[in-house]
Parts: sequence; structure tokens; C-alpha cells
Amino acid sequence: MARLSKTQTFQNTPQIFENLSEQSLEKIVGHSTLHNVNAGCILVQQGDEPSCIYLIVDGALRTYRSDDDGNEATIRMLKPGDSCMEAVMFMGGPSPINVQAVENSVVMMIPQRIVKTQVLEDAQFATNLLRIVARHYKNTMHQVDGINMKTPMQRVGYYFLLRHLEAGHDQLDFDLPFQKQMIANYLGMTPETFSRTLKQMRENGIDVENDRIMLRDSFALCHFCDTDTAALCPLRDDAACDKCPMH
Amino acid sequence: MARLSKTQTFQNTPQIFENLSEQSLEKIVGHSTLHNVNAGCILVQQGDEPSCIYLIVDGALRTYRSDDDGNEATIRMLKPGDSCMEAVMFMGGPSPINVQAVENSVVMMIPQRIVKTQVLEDAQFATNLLRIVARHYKNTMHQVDGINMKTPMQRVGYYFLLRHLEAGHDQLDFDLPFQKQMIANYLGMTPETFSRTLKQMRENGIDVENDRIMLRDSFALCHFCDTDTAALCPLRDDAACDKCPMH
DNA sequence: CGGAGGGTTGAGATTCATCAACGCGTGTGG
DNA sequence: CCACACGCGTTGATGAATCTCAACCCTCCG
Repeated sequence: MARLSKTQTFQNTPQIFENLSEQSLEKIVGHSTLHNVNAGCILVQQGDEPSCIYLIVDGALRTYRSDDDGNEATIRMLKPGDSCMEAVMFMGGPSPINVQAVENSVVMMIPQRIVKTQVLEDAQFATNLLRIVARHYKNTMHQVDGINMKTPMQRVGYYFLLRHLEAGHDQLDFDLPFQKQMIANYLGMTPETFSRTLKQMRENGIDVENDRIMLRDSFALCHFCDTDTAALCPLRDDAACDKCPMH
Repeated sequence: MARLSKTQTFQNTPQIFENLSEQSLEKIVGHSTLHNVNAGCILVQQGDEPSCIYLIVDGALRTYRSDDDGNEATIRMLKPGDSCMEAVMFMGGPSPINVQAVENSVVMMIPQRIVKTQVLEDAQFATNLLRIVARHYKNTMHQVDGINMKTPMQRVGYYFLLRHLEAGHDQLDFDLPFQKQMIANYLGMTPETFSRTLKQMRENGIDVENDRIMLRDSFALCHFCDTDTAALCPLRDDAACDKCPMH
């Protein structure tokens, strides 16, 4: 546990801090604390009252729901710069999710009290939270969409597409950012099905070797795109991409 | 299309207007318009740029995702007082969802321009939006949870539980608020499976007759509860409910 | 060297979607 | 007023897809 004065720890400014005034940022960070957590550590359990926002400085977290039988449904997988529990604070009532460190991690905890007062004082902060929660919501809608009407193949393809766009359209290779079993669960399938699906992808111009994904060309994932994701694609107007839902 | 001066049209204040100052409310409503839309009418399509928030005055809407093959995944089902597209506005980019009237409806349209300026000027309005979006997010997480790890029976049970809590714990009877096929799709199953599941519920103390659900006792749905939902239950501390996850 | 955890592969079981037919209520047009 | 079509919901038979269970490999680490 340690006090923070600056946020220079991050490569890029976390979304939650974007465009904040000096004072606002100082106030938030000044009241927050840094913690080391071990892999496997449960930070929040379903039913707990939310107490703070967790901002990942280093490592990885996941949020998920679980039932009595030990089944789990992964909702989000987080990397440095990502935060969680912002939404839960505004849901009212106890947390519907668990939060767990999946690697040894460093997290910054922003107390609920500070968040709630700051939201009413700083419209920019409120807007940041709104954008963040809206984005989470969007991702979760895509999850529902995928589980309801896509084949495992399409789900994996769409997941790859997002990672590819994230890495940059010119990057034909990228790594899976999380453990396969976790991604599988996030995509609503068993590790076995995920593994088998990865094999099938080779027949579609996508080579998988351990955690490395290698695309044969930049259009390999276009089958898996949809109208709202196409807006993110730098090649969206490239006629060469005949699979693009935009044309 | 008509101008609005007051919002007395609603039974209860819609969440989006809660605790707003007179001026704020006046500004928002003053720039909004009322529209009649026919059942089946598509208000927004996936890929469209969001243009306004839709607040239902009368009738019913749904939001859903669809693919080229005509498959659909219902995300939300809305009644008077509910609103949609607030979240989409803050996602950035085109809409990931369709919005459709499922009955002849009256909707109030609040232009995006007004919303975006008002959010920066009125922290209460921003907080309202935050709460609304957070709530949507929570519901969608439950959807993922249900589809991933619950049987059709459990999904229907949980849906009934929510409707029951909504109607009041003393109300043992309530009606399905939407068409069965729509609820089925929302729950991630086919109408056939939904129908078969309803029959099975009779063997669990829950009688279904057309759209009417009749519980034999107030604990009939407790099997389907979970830790975060139990917080809403007025009987949560009642020892008679031995199924309650709280004890 | 041995154990643990993650990942892969295979065989079998189960469950839900699919397809098809039918009943029923409603609205419409002759 | 009747005939008919249409939409919604139900029921039954079938099949396919994914989960489950089991064994195995590999790497990492004590």
C-alpha cells in the first residue's frame, strides 16, 4: 500500500483520467492507494458492497459471475490502464460480479466516496465514466450476440478481429493477451472447443502457434466483421476487401 | 410530431428525468419531440449514427442485434418510462443495435446535441445517465451469465423472479409483459424451448396460463435467486425462505 | 525426478435447435 | 355472416453441435 502523487506509471493515460484538470486528478489520485495482489486473489465477491474502483497498473484482472456449482462466466478481462467496478458503483446494491487477479498485479484503488463526490463536481469525470461504462456495455452486448447467434468459429474470428484492429491493421501477427481457458470462457465455450476451433482456423488463412496468431493477409478476418465494427477498420473503403460489410 | 411542455404524461418520473432541476428538465423536454410509430417500425439500424435518445411514452420497443442470415439477439425490451440509445451515444461510432417498435407506440426523441451539452452542464443529468447505463450493463451481464451457465429452466425462473419482485412480493400473480417469442429470444432460446420450459414449471409450483403466471407461494421462485438479486427481496431475512442464498 | 497446471485430442452423451404439423384467435374481404 | 389467411403458440420427431469425461503431452518448478 502506498500513496501516489503522479500517474506517470502508465504508458498512456487511462481512460478514466482522460482530459481531467490538474486539481481533479490530484484529488482522485491523492485519495487512492496502490496495492500488490497475487495471482488468484479475489478482490471482490458477488454480493459484496462495492467499495472502490480498481485501476490496473500492472498485471491482469478478470471480472466474472459464478454460481454454487462452481461454473463461471467471464465478463471482462483487463490489462493495465483498464478499470473495473465503476459501473457496479452506480448500479445500486451489492456487486453482481467477482473480481480476481489472474496474474501478480499492481492495482490502484479509488475509494467509492471520492468517485461519488467527484462525479457531481466534475462533469468531465462523469463523462469519462459514462464513456467507460458505455463501452463495457457494448462489449457485453457483443458477447450476448456472439453466444446467441454465432458459431464458435465466428466468435473466435471476431475476437481475433478486435485484437488485430487493436494491434494495428499493418500488424499481421499478434499474441493472445490472456490464457486460452479464460478467453474460451469469455467466448462462452469450453477450452476443448476453443482448442479445436483454433485448429480449424488454419484452414481459413489464420495460423495459430501457441499464443501467436499469424494472418496470411490483412483481409483474413473480414468474414467476421459487422457493420458497427467496420467503422473502426482503416481499410473500410478499400475495394480489395470484398468481404467488408460496408460495401 | 409535437412539442412538449410538461412531462405529466408519465405515471412515474422516468429515470432519465429523476431529480432534475426545473430549468434542466425544461431545456431537455423543450428541445424534444413526440412521435407516433407503428408496430414493426425500425427506429435505428445497426451501423446508423446515433441521433437521439428514445423515451417511451406509450407502447413497447426492443433493442436487438441481427446478422445477415436474419438471426436476432434481443438485448432489451422496453416499456413506458424506459429509454434507449443513451449508452450508444457515449460508445463512439455507429450504433451496434437495432431499435424496433413492437407495438404501436408514442416515443419522445431527445436530440443527441442536447444530451451531450446537458451532460457537461448538469451533473445530476450525467449521474442519471450513468445509473441508467450501469443498470443496462448489469442486465446484460445477467444475460451472459444465464446463457452461459444456466439451463432454460433456470433462465425462465430468474426472469420470472425479476418480474415478481417488480410486481411486489405480495403479488403472487403477474402477466408476461411481452410476447413469448420475444422473451424467448431475450433469454437466448427458441420459442419452442421456451414453451416446453413453461410446461415444466408447473411441476415446480408455478402455473402458467397463456400470459398469466401464478405462483403457489411466495417462495416458489427462490431457487432461482442469487446473491446480488437477493438484496432486492423483502423476505430476504425471513427464515421461512430456506432456499434464499442469503442464509 | 515428480507433480501441477495448461493445453490438446478422442469418444460418447446430452441437450437444444430444427423442421414440420397443428390449434387457436383475430381480422379481413367477399 | 362465413371463409380464409395470418400470426402466435404449442407439440412431436429428428439431428447436429457442443459439452463432458478421460487420457495424454508439454513446460515449468520445486
